[in-house]
Amino acid sequence: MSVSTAVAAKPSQTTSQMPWMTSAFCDDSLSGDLGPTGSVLHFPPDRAIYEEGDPARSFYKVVSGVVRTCRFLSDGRRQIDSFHVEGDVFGFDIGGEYRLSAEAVSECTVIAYRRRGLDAAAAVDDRLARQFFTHAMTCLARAQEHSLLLGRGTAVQKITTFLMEMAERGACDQVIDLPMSRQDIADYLGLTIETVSRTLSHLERDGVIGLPTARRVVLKDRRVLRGMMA
Amino acid sequence: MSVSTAVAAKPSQTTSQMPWMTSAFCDDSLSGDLGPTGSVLHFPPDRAIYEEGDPARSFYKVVSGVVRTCRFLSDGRRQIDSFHVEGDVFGFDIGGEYRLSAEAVSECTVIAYRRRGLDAAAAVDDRLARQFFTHAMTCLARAQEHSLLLGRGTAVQKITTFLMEMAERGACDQVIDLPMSRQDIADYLGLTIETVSRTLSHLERDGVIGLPTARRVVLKDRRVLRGMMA
DNA sequence: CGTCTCCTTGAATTAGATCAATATGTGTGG
DNA sequence: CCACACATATTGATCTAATTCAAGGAGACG
Repeated sequence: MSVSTAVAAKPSQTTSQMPWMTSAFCDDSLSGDLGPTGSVLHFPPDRAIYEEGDPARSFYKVVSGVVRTCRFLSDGRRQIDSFHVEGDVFGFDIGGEYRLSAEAVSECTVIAYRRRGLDAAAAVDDRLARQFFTHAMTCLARAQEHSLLLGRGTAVQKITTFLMEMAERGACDQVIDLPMSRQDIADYLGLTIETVSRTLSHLERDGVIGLPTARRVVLKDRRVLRGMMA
Repeated sequence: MSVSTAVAAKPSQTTSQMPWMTSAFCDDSLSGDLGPTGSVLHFPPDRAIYEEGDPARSFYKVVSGVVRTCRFLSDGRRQIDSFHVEGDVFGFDIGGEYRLSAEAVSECTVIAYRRRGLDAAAAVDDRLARQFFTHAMTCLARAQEHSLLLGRGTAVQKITTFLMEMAERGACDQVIDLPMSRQDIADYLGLTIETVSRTLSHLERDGVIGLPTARRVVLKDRRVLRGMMA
């Protein structure tokens, strides 16, 4: 199995630590299966990659930076479905159009793979179809986990769970450098920006975390933190 | 394509009205693909069909009645992921064990299909693999929709959206006979039983719905109701 | 050094939860 | 048919977690 340098997964990130990075997408086999390597695109922070309702002509893999996928309520309020980091695939909708919007959280680079129809691609390669299936099931598992948190979690449970999620993705176990704003976190957890800020301050006062800067979180007591999750 | 009488979809339910009943599972092709028709099982209300963590040896199709799939928080609180009605497939987890519990909401009959490993079955039949994929993507779309509601919806938005969902499933457009209790609705929407009851009463006082009995809802003004959704 | 954006903190408000009581069935046995 | 127990649902009275409203801080950047 060849791995191109451009889209290789970070070696430090193991599959076991990152359940959303399943075998299907840890290599660049899709680029081989779907034709030549897709086009490399670059986006500045907050730039839309695609919007809900757009014709779904491509799907994407994050090379660097972070992408958010989200939906909007009629009153303009936002629900972030998930954050996508290096190696993650997004925009993988069936049907003619995207059901969520995708936006760059930070400066980021992605590869766009044209999909003339995933059905057609999957039809000629059943191994590919199985990879798609595995990917979909993994996303589903995460979405169900998220629903439990949104429906029944308190602010503290939401924040601690979020921090532990982010810690699993990061290079270091202790220090998390958050790529997203408080507003992003709020919209991911179904909270307000003030509640996010207050809850983080509260956890810091309790000595469970440290906040050297707004975007940097130090997990001081993972055991206590885990006990607060759910 | 043959359709057995035992598991045929209700003719009145169209695919467009029921996006979770996609082509993949509206017929009994799975039974043919996975061996003889699975065993027919019967469950009384509130009986567990399987529990979170059990080895996932089968998946199921609802023949009659309603099934709920749910998870529990450590404090015992419950989040219902979805309700499954006639024709719906559930228990379709990859990995060794179920990630959610399944319980009978009402008296219900299901067919259990043994799965020695869906991967293996899908490997020998790519059409089957594509059906699995489509099913997974449909579940995912619904889960994401539900997240938006749980994360950002008010009690009124949650209840009205729920009622419209149920109306789409039912035989009649105007009258809904709810198969589930107030507690089930509360756990599906991330509310308490009291808030569910109060919100329904409130909608009745406003003349938007009628409540001839606790379990029967009459949609009096679908236009207003739709405007309240989100 | 000012301006801008993002973040934090405080005070007041409120939507929904919790606590507590009453009502509405619903089935059972007399 | 009624009386009773038991489930489930409604309604009312409080309470509280989180939101909203309103100031300030803290960096970043020209």
